[in-house]
Amino acid sequence: MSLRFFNTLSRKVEPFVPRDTGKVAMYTCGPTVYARAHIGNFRTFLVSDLLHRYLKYLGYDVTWVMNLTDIDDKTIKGANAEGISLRDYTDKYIALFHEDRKIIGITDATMYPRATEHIPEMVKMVEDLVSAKHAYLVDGSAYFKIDSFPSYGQLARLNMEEMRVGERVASDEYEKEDVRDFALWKNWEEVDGPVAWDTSLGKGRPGWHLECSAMSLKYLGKGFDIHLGGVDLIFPHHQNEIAQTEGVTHEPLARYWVHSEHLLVDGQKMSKSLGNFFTVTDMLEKGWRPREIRYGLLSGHYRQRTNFQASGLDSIKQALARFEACAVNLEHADGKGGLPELRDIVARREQEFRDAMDDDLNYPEALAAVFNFVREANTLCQEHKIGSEERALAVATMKRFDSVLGFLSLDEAVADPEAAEIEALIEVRNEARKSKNWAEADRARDELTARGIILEDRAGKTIWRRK
RNA sequence: GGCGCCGUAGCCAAGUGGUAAGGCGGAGGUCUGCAAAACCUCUAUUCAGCGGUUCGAAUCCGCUCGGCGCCUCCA
Repeated sequence: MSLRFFNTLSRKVEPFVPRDTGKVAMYTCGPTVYARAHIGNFRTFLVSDLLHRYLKYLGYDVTWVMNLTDIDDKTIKGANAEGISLRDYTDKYIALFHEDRKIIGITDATMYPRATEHIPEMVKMVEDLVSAKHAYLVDGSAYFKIDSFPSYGQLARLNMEEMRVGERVASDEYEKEDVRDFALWKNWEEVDGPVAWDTSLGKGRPGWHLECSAMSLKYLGKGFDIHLGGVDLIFPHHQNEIAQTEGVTHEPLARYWVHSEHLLVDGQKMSKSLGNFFTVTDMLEKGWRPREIRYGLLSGHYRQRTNFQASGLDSIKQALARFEACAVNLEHADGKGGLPELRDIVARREQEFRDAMDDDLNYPEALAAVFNFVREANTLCQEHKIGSEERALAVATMKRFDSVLGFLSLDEAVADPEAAEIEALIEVRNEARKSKNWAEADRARDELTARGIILEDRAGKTIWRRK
């Protein structure tokens, strides 16, 4: 089987066939940079990261674009409240976004275009939409005319005729021909302060949806492969993107739409009032290590609401410790002759891994294959069948798995400030053990245990780790 | 009102027509000075409940109960 995933357009799992053989062009709706992104946002970006990593694993040449929304109501409000320029304000949050995403191992996208750097492209698109009679200008603002686009509502499976129209329509949009029409360009208002662009459309700023249409078209072209985002963006954001782009190109914006479900924290939607609203930094402060955050955020299938439990840390630590133990076991293995057996195991488990990922990115099942591989590799170590050749194969296999999983390589080998002290105590204990002075040996162990250090006596060597 | 999702062991979580993956936890065992880790065995006759379709259902259909999402700017 080959790669296939659930396409929101068809609501079916479809085989993935790229536009250009061997190449994939994908676009992810990135963060609005008015505040530090929370772990729910990152869960969505992590899904894109997982797909990006897996496509690379499969050998595709991937172009991944993630936009940065640096112009909208919230960024304007924030910048004006602080009395600094929109640029300075958003620069700050863009830096924090990159800092956080690197911590949890989200790979670099090919580019991170900013909305404010694509105003001419957006203006051009509005002009084209106006000439195509898909848009109209009123009082310095431009609106997309929904009636002009018959398939509007299709992505979200909304029947526009029966849609409730009412109290949620903002009062400042009374000039629209139809309340359902959406803004492409917004006329400057007092509250915008210094934030405005003087263009052929007048003084104002772009509507939210327009940037993604303009930038995805510019960098990925017509009918690119995969567009990703959170489920909440299906309507109206992605629907509007489709209307804007296709109104100009008359071709599908993207051929596959992949949407990730929301993250719940302790069974509930994240919200500041419930006190379950966390950023990556918050998690680090609560004692989570980067790899633990990544593992926790990816604990379920991407189309399933995933419950992130603050109390799940111990369970996650234990699971990750299995991988570490396997690495240590392989490192200290001193046997031989297991190559044929190991080759079978590698082939079988890697096939399972691929089959699972191919099947709509079934990450939990792929992870199960990796856990099974770990158990079998451990068994071979125990049976003294692992020598240098076998070790090389097993380690290379784990690295290949981790090129997709991405948590094993996170935060490894950070020098422990107390390492010298700890190792001195271990030396004391080992001296005592040599002379069979068990009381003294246990005293050293107890002291280390009290400091949160776990010892493991291996053949000829004692290794340690923090709990 | 419209569209749609979910309910699997103590916990997390796959599986969506062929007889319940994986992780954590728990019980017993091997190994070990003691441990730890690893490994082995066991830990859901059963998939919210009740009916139905089928040779066969956690998987399909209906109803009920219980959670939840979207319906104009929230990942």
